[in-house]
Amino acid sequence: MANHFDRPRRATIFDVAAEANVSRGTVSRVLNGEPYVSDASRAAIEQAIAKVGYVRNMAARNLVTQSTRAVALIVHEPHSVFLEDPNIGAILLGTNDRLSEADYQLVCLIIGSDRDSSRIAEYLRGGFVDGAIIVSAREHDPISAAIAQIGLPAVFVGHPSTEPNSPYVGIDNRGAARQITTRLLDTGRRRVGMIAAALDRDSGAERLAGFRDALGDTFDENLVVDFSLYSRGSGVEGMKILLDRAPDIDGVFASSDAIAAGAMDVLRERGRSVPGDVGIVGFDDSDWAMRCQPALSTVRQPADLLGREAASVILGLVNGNAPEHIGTMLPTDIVWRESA
Amino acid sequence: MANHFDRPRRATIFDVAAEANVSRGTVSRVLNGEPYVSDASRAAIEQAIAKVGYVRNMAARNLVTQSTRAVALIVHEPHSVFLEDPNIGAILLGTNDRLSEADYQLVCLIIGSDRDSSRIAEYLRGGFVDGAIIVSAREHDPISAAIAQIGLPAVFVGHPSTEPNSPYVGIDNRGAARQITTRLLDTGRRRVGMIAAALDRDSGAERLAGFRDALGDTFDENLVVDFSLYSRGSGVEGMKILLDRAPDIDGVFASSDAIAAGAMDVLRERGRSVPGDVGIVGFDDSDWAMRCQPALSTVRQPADLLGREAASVILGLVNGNAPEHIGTMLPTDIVWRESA
DNA sequence: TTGTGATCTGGGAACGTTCACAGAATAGAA
DNA sequence: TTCTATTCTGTGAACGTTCCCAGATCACAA
Repeated sequence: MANHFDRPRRATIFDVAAEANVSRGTVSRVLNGEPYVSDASRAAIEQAIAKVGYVRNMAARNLVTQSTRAVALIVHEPHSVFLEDPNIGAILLGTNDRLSEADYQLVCLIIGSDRDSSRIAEYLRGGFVDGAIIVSAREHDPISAAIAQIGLPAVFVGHPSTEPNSPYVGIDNRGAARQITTRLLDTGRRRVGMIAAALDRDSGAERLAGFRDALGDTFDENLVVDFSLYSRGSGVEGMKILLDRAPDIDGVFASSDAIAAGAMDVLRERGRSVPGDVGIVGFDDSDWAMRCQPALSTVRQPADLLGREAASVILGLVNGNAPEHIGTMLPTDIVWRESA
Repeated sequence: MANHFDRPRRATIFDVAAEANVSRGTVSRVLNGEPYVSDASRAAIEQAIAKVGYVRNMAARNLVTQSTRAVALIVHEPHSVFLEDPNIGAILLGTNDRLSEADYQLVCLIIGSDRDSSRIAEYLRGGFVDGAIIVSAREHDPISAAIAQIGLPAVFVGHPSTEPNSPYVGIDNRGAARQITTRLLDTGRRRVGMIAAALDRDSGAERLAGFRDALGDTFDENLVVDFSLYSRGSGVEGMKILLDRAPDIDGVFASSDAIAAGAMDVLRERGRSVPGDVGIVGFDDSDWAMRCQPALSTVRQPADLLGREAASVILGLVNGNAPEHIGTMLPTDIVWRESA
């Protein structure tokens, strides 16, 4: 509470005006780079600003301009995933880059608990940001509702089925999953299972759908296990279950590289060779893929581009340009390495 | 630019007051949970708030209260490190938890390029946050200067030598490095080298100092290599150089677990067994440590607690309580596994 | 009844900007 | 010299709150 006494009063536009012997209007014009300011005034004001150590009070500015030049990136993940997920960091950096180019500030907000949820909704309501990018939204996410309520421009990374009308950027999870599974079949695998995860998210659900597409009639529900997290642990558990259920399994589509890594560890432990006995493919093309032995065949997801693209869309929205199309799908690549 | 037309005018405190037939003063009292409001008024106001869909305008509130209930976490790392560093995520989550408990919002700002630097300084100046936590500051960081200039309460995670008077939380890098190196010696290693990194940061420099402390007279400059990043790549390069310089090397202190992992890969490739031929220890106790084969002996760094503690300090500062001591050192543990 | 303290309410002032408007100064042409 | 267009400057109003003071109402004891 000693704050008021400790910290000196900040200089205001009035102090600058007084120091430079002009009016606050002229100072404001200089501050905003407007024309119609005499060279003499401009010089005097710049000097005065330096002298009194003036810095703009953004709260006051925001109040009248109703804008902040800041955009929120909302990450909704439990702690464990946040640390492990290889895509989040890349999305974040991609977004930051793009916003930076436009001289917008990225503000990253993390929802770890329900408690955070309401505080963040409050923050968004408060007008601290002009728009929001939502990463890894769940179906029926409370934040999505809050954003809709206040009419904040927003874009999703991914395409939650509960937000069919919101702009989004994403990849074709279903198509990519179908492709990589198909090539697993094409290379002769006959008993192919899947370790699925995060079925409450569009990415998880669609990867499963793609897998199903590829298998068609030969799809066997028994060869699918699902977990909540895209983690190595899920892979370990999942592979054990699959081996129990189908000892003759010869192909596995893991919903993420981390899952694949866990699965491969189990296979090695059980004396099955990869890709000899079992072919295995992942998703993400993250660190994990290269560190697996053998290196993992996987789907390359352009996470940084997702971030950039999301940033571009939100910049458009913030400036009042409706996006041409509600969704943008970025292409994925399939990377064949040794594991299948 | 169409914004003004698209979005409906937000309801203000006046709209609520009119709807509830009271004055804005009373509405404000309800909003801030103050006493001395009749039950009737309170009920009417709450109903009115719901009816007109009122949400507080924080810019206006901040303008008069001069506070935001938000704290910035500033991460200054090049992209590659941000993605790889195991500690940053944990610090971030620890901070978020603690701030959340105090009902403060964490705002995470990333400096990836110089361009970001000045924009973030601008953001901090703008009064968007009440305080800042600086992670991984370099010596002579421009952000530190900006913060000092505006007198924003700030705390460092780590203790850059250029900021001797700023509050900080950290670990005893030097002591921990000395300890783990000593035990390497105690277990019979005679030719011990170090793969150092990030010597422009306090953590990197101090780990090297601790290593030196442990070796005393036997310290051999030739057995130290240093890189800019705490990355696996540094470990790979470093180990190759060390093996060239001293084929009889039998112990390595790697400045981070990732470095150790890289080093171990090189040793395996060159047919040296760990810990048989060469003992190796790391620092961090991150994911890498357990995924190495054999599992890595390392220093456990309580990254999440660092975050929590930093948050506690900043909360104190923001509320005007000078910290009892300028620095807080959190204890580290040494974890002995198989690699040494 | 009147007085008194507690409870409740309204409204002026302030926070630090931007914006729009009106008016002053200046330069050049008539 | 006078007029006109351009450049420059000052100022009132507004943005949406909180804070504080003054006054109204109420309950209850004297």
